[in-house]
Amino acid sequence: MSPRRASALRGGDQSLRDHLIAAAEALMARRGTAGLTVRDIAREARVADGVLYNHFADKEDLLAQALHAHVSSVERSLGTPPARAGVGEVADNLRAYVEHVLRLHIAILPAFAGLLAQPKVLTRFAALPNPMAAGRGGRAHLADYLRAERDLGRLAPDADPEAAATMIVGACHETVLPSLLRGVPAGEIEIPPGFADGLIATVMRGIGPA
Amino acid sequence: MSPRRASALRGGDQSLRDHLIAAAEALMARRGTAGLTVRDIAREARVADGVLYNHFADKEDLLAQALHAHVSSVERSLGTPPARAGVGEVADNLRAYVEHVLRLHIAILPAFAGLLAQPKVLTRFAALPNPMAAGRGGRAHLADYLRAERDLGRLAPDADPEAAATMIVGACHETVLPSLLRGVPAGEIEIPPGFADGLIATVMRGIGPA
Amino acid sequence: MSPRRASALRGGDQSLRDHLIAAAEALMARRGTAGLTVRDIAREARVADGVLYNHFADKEDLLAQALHAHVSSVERSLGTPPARAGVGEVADNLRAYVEHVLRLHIAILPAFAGLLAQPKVLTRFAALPNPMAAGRGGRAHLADYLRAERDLGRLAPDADPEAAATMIVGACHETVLPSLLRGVPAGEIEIPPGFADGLIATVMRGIGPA
Amino acid sequence: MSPRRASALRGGDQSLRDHLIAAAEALMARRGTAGLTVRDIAREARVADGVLYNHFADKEDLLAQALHAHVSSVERSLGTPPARAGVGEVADNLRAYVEHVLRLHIAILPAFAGLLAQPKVLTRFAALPNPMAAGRGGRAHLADYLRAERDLGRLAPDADPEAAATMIVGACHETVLPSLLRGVPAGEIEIPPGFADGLIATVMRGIGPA
DNA sequence: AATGAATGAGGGTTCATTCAT
DNA sequence: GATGAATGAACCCTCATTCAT
Repeated sequence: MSPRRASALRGGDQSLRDHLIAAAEALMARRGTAGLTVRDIAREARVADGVLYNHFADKEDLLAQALHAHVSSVERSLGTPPARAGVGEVADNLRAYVEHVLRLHIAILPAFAGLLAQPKVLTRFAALPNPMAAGRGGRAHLADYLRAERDLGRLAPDADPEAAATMIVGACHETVLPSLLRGVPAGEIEIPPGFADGLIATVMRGIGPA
Repeated sequence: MSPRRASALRGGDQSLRDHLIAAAEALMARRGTAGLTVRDIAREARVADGVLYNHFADKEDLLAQALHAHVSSVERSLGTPPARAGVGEVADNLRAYVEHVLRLHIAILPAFAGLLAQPKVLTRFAALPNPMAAGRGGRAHLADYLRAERDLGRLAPDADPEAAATMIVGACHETVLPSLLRGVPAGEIEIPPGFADGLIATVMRGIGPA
Repeated sequence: MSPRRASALRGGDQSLRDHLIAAAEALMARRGTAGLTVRDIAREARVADGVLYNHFADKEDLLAQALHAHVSSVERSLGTPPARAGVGEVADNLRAYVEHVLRLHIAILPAFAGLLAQPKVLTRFAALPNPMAAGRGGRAHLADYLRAERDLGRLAPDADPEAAATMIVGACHETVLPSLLRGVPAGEIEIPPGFADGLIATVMRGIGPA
Repeated sequence: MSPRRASALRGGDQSLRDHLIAAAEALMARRGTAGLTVRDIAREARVADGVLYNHFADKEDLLAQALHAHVSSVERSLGTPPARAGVGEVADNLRAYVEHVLRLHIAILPAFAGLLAQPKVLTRFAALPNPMAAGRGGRAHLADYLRAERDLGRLAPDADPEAAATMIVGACHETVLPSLLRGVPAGEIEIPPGFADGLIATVMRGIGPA
């Protein structure tokens, strides 16, 4: 009565659709998105070439879903950044935030990178519900937090939350992007020691003369 | 009898090699690097399909050279950032710097973006002599400037030039990258008004409480 | 426990086999046979993709049956040509015959046309019991009628019934076929006004000098 | 200076374009047009798979050209029908005409038949210059001839040239089409003996009572 | 050295057929 | 028997690269 299941699914309770997304995501994480073929994905999923088209409109559709799944999974594994205004030290909160964003970028940017040459995938991804990070990288979220701290009097009254958030998130980008642009594989990106501390000290105190 | 020259070069004094690089560069600037074929390049250069292989190892080699030429040409057209330590106001110098880097990123990142899916090109590009900007985007240069100003006493004695440079350049990235990730065409990227001012105010004063 | 019936049949008393044939026939009549897939047929029949293979050897088998059903159904709807020798005027009988054959061809040829690229289907169709019209289009029947009228003295004693029948039926073909060969959709084929009259006048009187 | 020639062309002076058309035409004549793949054609031409697309927009374009070439070649090999009004006996002229059309149909219809399922090919074929026969099979030409003979007084003054031409050409169709519809291979179609004579006698004298 | 047609591996996609449920 | 997802061969087409001219 029920139709047959893919042999690759034997024993699991996953849908083949999810299985395919997972396979594509795994390839994305392992080898990047460059030169990924539908045959690669089918092989990774240990499944016939054609199945893909039973569950997705086309390759780009699958890739967009896989990207979405990848982002979601990374976000889930990192948890939400702690930022609760008024709780703990502002500097500590920011340090936690920076480390969160760094990990996020390291995990996510390489996957995006390979897709910049495929605008269709990006467009479809953007159309998916709640593609949270999507490069906005939580900048808005951070700005909100800073604004709240400022209103609590824990930051300078003339602090510019948008500018500060842009700088902080941008600095995190700046740590990942140059490696990507030099062709460094995703796994080998390193953060200079003391990066977060220098960043936070600078953003708190400024560099202008006393 | 000197060997024949490509008809497209008649009257010029450019080598065919440079001519090809220029053609690829023009295409890169005009349409991005996404779906660029060797035929496109040959056609743009008004030259036979095969010549390419008389002057370059392969397509990726040519693209790396073209990318290098593109970066150099943009840098040349923008001029070097004015940053001479001790001259003028620091804030004004930084503003000029920020606007320089913004223009640089807007001009250069789209070309890089399409090549993130082709690590070979990036690797070869990185191996080329002095691929200055390459995403390091003059961060080192800016850090040098800031260090000099600090040593002149025009910045706080405990200012962290590396961190500040990372934040400034990163903030510039942050203005271009999200658009690319959302598939916005290169020409339509916009800078929020007041961006540079907010940035510099924040980096100078910091956001910490007085 | 009797075996389960397809849900699409609930309440009907048709066998699933006949139901499938009917569905294929409907598609053939509506869209022609050109790009017909088994999925299309199953969907039209509101039935699972695979059932087909419980009742037919393969797709071609089903199509042959559907073609047969289509021909039979058209013949049934048109009724038998009136031709009863000795009754009414010969010319009137012929006119009725011509109009009959024309309608037959218009209804049937498009279905055949799409199948000319699938000899297997045609072969199986030819093997089915009494595929009456099949392009012979009742020529034999018409010849019989003419022969009978001749023997009754209502046609010239040296009239050639076979040749006349071939010409009449062929003229009807000639009215449909060129449109098909030019890619005109089945529904848009038109008969030139006065076609039947000119045809019959010519076949009765001949064109030779008196 | 000149680019390389296909190895399959060694020694000949044909263009590869013509070579491909000839190969497609040969396959069309030998196996019909059903299930013809681009690989089949390339193989028949002893040429790489991709060349086709250096000379034709796509497969359908090539098939349309091949069909056109086939028709032209058949017409050339048959010569033009003699039909000169006022010369020789009308009946003899008609007999020559009938035999011409018969040969034409036998040679051409099978090729068309397999393409009825590919309207695009037919449409492109129709757009080619002077697709003379194209199913119109010279009916208009014949009608012109008959009209001229009538005006010379060698046919009945009330003869209907259009109707007569339709009947004659249609009768020729009628001799080929049923075989095709029964799946008879192109080479095995036979003409009943005495076919042309019966046809012409009937069309000249008519079958009505004296 | 330049030409540009020829090459052919490999890409995304379709669809008749199978088979575990 | 019926289901309908899974299968995989085969299709059309692209394009980096080669090479006779």
